[in-house]
Amino acid sequence: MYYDDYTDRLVGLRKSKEIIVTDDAKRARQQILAAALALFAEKGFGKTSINDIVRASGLSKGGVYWHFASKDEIVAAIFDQFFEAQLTVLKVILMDTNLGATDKLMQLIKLSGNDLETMVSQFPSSLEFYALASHDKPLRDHLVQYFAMYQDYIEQLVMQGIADGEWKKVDPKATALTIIALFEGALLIWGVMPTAFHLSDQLENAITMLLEGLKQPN
Amino acid sequence: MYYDDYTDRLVGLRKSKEIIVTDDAKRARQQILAAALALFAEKGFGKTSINDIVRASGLSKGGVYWHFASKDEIVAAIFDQFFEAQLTVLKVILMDTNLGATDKLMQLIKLSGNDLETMVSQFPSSLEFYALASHDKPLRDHLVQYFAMYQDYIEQLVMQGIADGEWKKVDPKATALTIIALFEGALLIWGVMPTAFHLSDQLENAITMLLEGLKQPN
Amino acid sequence: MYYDDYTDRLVGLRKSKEIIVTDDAKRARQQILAAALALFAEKGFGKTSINDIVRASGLSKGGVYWHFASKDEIVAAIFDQFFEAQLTVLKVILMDTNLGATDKLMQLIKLSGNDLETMVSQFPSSLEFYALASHDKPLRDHLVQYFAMYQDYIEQLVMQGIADGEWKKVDPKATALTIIALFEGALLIWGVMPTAFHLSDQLENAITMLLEGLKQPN
Amino acid sequence: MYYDDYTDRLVGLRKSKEIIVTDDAKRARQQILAAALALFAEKGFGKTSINDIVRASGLSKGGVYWHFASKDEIVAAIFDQFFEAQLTVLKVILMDTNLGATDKLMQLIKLSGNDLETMVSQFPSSLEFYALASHDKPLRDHLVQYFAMYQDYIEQLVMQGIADGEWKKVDPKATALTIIALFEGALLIWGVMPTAFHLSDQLENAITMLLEGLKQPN
DNA sequence: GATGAATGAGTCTTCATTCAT
DNA sequence: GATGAATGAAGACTCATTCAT
Repeated sequence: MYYDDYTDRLVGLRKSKEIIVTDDAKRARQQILAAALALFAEKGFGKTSINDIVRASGLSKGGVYWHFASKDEIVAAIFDQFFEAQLTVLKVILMDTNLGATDKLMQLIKLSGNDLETMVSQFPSSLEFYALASHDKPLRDHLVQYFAMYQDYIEQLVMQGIADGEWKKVDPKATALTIIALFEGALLIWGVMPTAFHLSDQLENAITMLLEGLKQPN
Repeated sequence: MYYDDYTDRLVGLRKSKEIIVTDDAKRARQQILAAALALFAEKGFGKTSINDIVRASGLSKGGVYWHFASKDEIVAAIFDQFFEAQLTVLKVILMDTNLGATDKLMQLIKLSGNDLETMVSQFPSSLEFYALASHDKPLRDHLVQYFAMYQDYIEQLVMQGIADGEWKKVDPKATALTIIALFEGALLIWGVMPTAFHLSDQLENAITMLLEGLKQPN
Repeated sequence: MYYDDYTDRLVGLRKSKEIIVTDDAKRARQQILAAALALFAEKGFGKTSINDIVRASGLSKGGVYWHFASKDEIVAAIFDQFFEAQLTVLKVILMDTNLGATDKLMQLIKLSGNDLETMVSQFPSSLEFYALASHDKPLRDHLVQYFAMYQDYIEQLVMQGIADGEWKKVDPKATALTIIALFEGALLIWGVMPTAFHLSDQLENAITMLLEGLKQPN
Repeated sequence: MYYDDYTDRLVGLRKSKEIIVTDDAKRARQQILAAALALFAEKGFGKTSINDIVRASGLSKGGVYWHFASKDEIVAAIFDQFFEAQLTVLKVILMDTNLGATDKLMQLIKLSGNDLETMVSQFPSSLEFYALASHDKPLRDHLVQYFAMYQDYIEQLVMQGIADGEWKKVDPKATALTIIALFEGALLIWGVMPTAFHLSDQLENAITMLLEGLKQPN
């Protein structure tokens, strides 16, 4: 069963038996997740019922429950997908590019500014996930794992900046956290009041200041 | 409907008579809000039922509904209180102190680090509020107002820093946003993984870096 | 207490002690009943809450309960008033007039047609009372008493018609019922679809037909 | 919402697939309606809770709500059924019979007198429906439609009576209303005080009088 | 693999009534 | 006489989940 497969993958146990997942099944799963993602973004997790998802997915109630054992499992799947997608993007810019540290940072800003529409629609979901995670151990664990990898990537960026002589010899861990905080904080505020300022301009301004310093030279 | 009664009382329209909100009434309201705040922090808004609040408040169900027309109204009241309290703290430090801009910033950090326990318990609620606000116009409006005042305070801080010759001649608005983003982002990450780092140390590090700059001087 | 007085009056027991009902009290009672009557007519008995009545009466909740022991007692009082008023009207026309039977009938029609607006607004209440009475013994008893008196008046009218040689020697009881049925039935239909026909025209037509007969003379 | 599901099914829109309302579904619906009808007749609409209906229907709460979106929808369904049944009976006698107009009228009386027990039990419901309809536009519209068809049938009866030379050349519309008023009025009074007289005897007497006239020939 | 009818615990809310002041 | 805060049983409705087919 796909269900077992999925659980196993998460827990990282599956080893022994091959599971055959048909393309139809994958497609159905994806349909459900897509429907749920859109609904969560639109109405929030709490106000999206399984019935809503059923209706939007085009499947029947039993069908949805065939692919996912519970509503929580759908949420978990969505957020896996959500964060994995983000990590992939990060990875491409940070690891697969031959830019200097500063340029990579600037690249990240442009990227954040790029798919604004996608971000606008998805940001509430991530807020919701943070909120959920603060009350739910399994979700929190997922999130912590994700942040750890996020931090790891940025830490490597900082180390590259130092190694290249571009940046000062700062504490890579703490600096990574600072950079992440700046990005997440900007997103948070902008998520709440998207019309109050222009996201990528603000981010560029912020990162520039972080690089140059705010204090008067003397 | 009690709602009308209640609204009337609040708005003070109820015929010609003076509306006196007795101390008893205030105390009952406060009891309910305190109970709700604790429960929201513990289990989240979605998993806290009116019955939970009723039980914890010591009143009866009807009693709770005498003071609040709905669960949503309780949420709204709590978040008003929540943010107003934060603004008050900000104001004390930023406006009522004779410190330089940099010192004020540092003061804010210590403050953030101070009542850690209170913050730990309340932070999930603010996450939740952000999430809620992203799907609910009235709440979002409240939040936007709050952020506007927040930004205003910090903007004045920046202008003071510039006027005093302490800081470079940066754009006060954008810089205020950057500082807020740094604080909120740090809180956000720390709210999700409180054991991963020490909040006020990290904030101090971050602010220091913002002030000094990350780039190598030449 | 007025309450006892009222109960006693209904049950017809009060004899021994004089009860002093102040004018203020009477006025308050009347205010409450007027408010309730209007609300019942507008929204129906089931959807009118004591709170509605309290608000509309201008008194406090405790005040309303000072004058009436329960919502049911308010209903009972209103319907007493309602039917007593109707009986009074009937009595004036049927007993205190020097007209022939046929003319009296015609007079009744005109009367029905007169205060149309009052009737329009009150008719739903009497429908509701019929409905209520069919499930509630005490109310039904009141209603039966009222109908008995109604029937009595009309019976006397029929007997007058026969005695005067105006009408055939029919069974007065059955004929009274027939006349009442005609009136009540017309009101019922008209109450449901007030715009479909003109009430007093229709009643005149109906009574004329009842008098003349529908059959072809041979 | 189940409501949407249900509506979809009723309207037959649910994607492309044919909507088949199975016999099982019909049976369940009928069970619910039967249970509700009995309860409404016994205790009235206002005092019958959904829980009562659930209990009496043998289904679970969710089951009842699967078939009906709300209590109001159950009421509406019952009254549709109720009035449609009455119209069918009328139609059989008035249209599908080869009797003269007078005989058809007499037939109606006998019919009214026949299923007395059923009527006794159902009459309160129709009273309640009238009361409800006077405060509720959709219900009123249903009722008006029903009355229109009722009136139409009786009008045709009157026209037949006239065409056959049995009855005088009266206004068919007004006369139809008069006949209906007589029937409904008799039912109304009898519904309130069923023991006070014998319904079909009284109706026979009333119709006879309507046919013969009450006035002395000269 | 899929369907959709059915389940039942749980939700928020209402409201007639009481009672200390 | 009158107030209005408080009570708590009862109400309509929701919704994640199950299961026979």
